[in-house]
Amino acid sequence: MITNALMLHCGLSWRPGFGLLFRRVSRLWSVYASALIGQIMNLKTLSEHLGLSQTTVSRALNGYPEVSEKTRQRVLESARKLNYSPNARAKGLATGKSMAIGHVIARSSRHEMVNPVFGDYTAGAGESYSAAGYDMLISLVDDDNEEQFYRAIKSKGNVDGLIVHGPKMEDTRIDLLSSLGLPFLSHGRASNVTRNYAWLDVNNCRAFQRATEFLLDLGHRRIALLNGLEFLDFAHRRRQGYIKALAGRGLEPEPALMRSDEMTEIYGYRETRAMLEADDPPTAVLCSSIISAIGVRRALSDAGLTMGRDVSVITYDDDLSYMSNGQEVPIFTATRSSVREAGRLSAQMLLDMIRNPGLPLPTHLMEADLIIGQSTGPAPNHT
Amino acid sequence: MITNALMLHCGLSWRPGFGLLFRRVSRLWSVYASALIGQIMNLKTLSEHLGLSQTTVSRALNGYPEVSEKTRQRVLESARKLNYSPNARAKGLATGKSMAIGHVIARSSRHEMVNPVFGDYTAGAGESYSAAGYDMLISLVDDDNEEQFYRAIKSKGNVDGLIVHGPKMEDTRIDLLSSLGLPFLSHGRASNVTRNYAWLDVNNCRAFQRATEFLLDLGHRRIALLNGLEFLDFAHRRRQGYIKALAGRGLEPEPALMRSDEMTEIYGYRETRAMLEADDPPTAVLCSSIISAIGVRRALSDAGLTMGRDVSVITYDDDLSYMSNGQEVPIFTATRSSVREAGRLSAQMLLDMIRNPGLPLPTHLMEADLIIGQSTGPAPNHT
DNA sequence: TTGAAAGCGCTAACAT
DNA sequence: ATGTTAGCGCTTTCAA
Repeated sequence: MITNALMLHCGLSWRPGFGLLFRRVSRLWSVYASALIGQIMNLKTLSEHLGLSQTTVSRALNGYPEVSEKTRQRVLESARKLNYSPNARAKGLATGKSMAIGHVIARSSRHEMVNPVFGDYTAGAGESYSAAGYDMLISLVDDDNEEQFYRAIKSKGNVDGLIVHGPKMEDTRIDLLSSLGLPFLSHGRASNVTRNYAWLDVNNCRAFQRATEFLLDLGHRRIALLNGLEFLDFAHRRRQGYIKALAGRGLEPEPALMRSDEMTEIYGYRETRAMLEADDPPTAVLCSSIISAIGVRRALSDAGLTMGRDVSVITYDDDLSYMSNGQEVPIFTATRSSVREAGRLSAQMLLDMIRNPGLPLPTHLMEADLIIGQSTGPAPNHT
Repeated sequence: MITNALMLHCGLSWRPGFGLLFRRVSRLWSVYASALIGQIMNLKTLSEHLGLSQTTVSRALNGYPEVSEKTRQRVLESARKLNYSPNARAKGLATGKSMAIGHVIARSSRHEMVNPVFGDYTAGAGESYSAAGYDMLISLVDDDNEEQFYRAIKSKGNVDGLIVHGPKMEDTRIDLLSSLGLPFLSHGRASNVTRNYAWLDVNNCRAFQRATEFLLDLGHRRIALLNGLEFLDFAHRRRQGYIKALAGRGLEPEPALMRSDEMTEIYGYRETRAMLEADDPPTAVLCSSIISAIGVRRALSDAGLTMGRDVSVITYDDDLSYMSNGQEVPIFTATRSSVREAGRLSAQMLLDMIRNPGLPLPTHLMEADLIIGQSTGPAPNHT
């Protein structure tokens, strides 16, 4: 019966000149509607309940100036009372915005998500988004059909912008996304990409240079570098910093001491063992990831070596919260709070880009914190 | 000019009887369209390009049977070649589905995201989603207006279902979501909720019972429990397990040894110091969180105590990858891979619910792994 | 086997 | 200050 009343109204409203009748029916209808909390609450229902047009209600709700204050209050109160909130898909379809930002994680580099740092970054970004009324959409992608995925995300249109994680030295995504016209910000830079793009990065080069210099100052001369895959930009920059520090003391980097692979635990273990068993083993290890560092520690332990006395270890991509224990394990680190801040800031930058499409693309370089503990000791005498 | 042609076609297509002309214009148009890769690719453009109706194209794309195989192939090939993928908002508006699942994180329990376990859970869930063509939408919510948020998420309609994280003993969200008719699965149970709901949980009670029994077997009698906030269901269950184990040996739980608060590092530090300074300090600590465990270790270190010799520590919510170091710190844990499996499974269960709304609500209880290392030693003699 | 047309819930240009 | 109307891009009856 209620349905009938509704249909009737719809039928009439298409024709002009029935304003009065329309009002009458509406009022009648509103009697039913009051008993209808929990019913489908959309703009139509709400406007019928109020005896106003959808347009006016929409305007009142979206803060347009041409609505009388009295009407606006009435509308706002009703909306609140009836728990109305606009259907995001319909709104998006009408406005062309989706009020969501996508974070794309490549599937092969699945460890990215498992990386403890990811949670903190995400938390930071989430804060910015929720403050601005945006949602955060996370997708895992198999990286063999990445290009297709980005094209799809553009035409699917369920995000207004994208954060790109883990850029490679020459990352094709940057050109692709630029040409697609989908606003994006890269978390990390891509050294071999010349075009302009928005990014936020940690100064990986400086970080590893300082860490290496610190070890050199302690007297270490054989410093191993356990790096990530060096086609990934951050890993490349870390090696640059390492080499730069050595060069500053007139030292040549030794290939046998530089390893590069996916940063798993077993990788850290395997490479450390191999280096320890070789002639002239390293007295210090500079490790690019907390995960691999666990392997490093296992290997040292297996070899009967004590960290900070026999071999110094500095780990990056790590944090006091995870590493510090009773022994005050030493750290060189992007702290959890700074990672969260990076997330917050990236999101903010991207939202700004979306809101002011005209402005030059923002970039930001963060310095990494340096925290040193007891496991980084002077080079042992036998060296 | 192209625009004109397009408008013309639109104008004509509203009237019947112009089929022939329509075809002609379409063919003409398709010549332009071939030069138009990169143009707005929507169903309309695509169908015009093919000289077919939107209906037929849609049917071909969505696998409806009443399309000729020849047509279907032509459509599919064109769609692929022109990088067409349907607009998610429009599709959603038309179908009433959004092909996205929401994960809601309460803001006050922000540490949930920062919890290293969160990343693994999310990674697992993400795998299930991407395999099924779903997106994952993460929102941070201030928990003072949570109810309003859930109502909004329902009528905004940008997710087809929800994963609820960190349920409380009596969690109002479960009743709310049930009554809203929004499919959801709770990661964890809510002991005081009697209605049926879908959940996946780790057997927290058994886990802590076993850990406590393990310490009791080593001769410990004064075992501290550093628990989370006990209105959170998992924390409550952990205490149950702890008490059950003590009761099994005829021991009364001692209030001074049972602490409960938000699981921060400083909390672990503060409470451990306090207990160590009291008369008759604990010889073992059972800690509910990796984060607080760091504080525990600091406190032990400050007091000049050695873990595994003077005081044993067992940490839950933790993992080999994070905790194990050169010293082989001991662990009692839901391992990272099992957490990821929990995420994968939860997501799968929720998707199944959505696809088969008729079936009884699924539930699943996982057992926690038990891994013990050297830092859990026998009770010292001075006890 | 194909097409026309209505409708999903909203916004915005255009009346009045 | 308020209302009418035409889309946004898709699915889905209904008709042919």
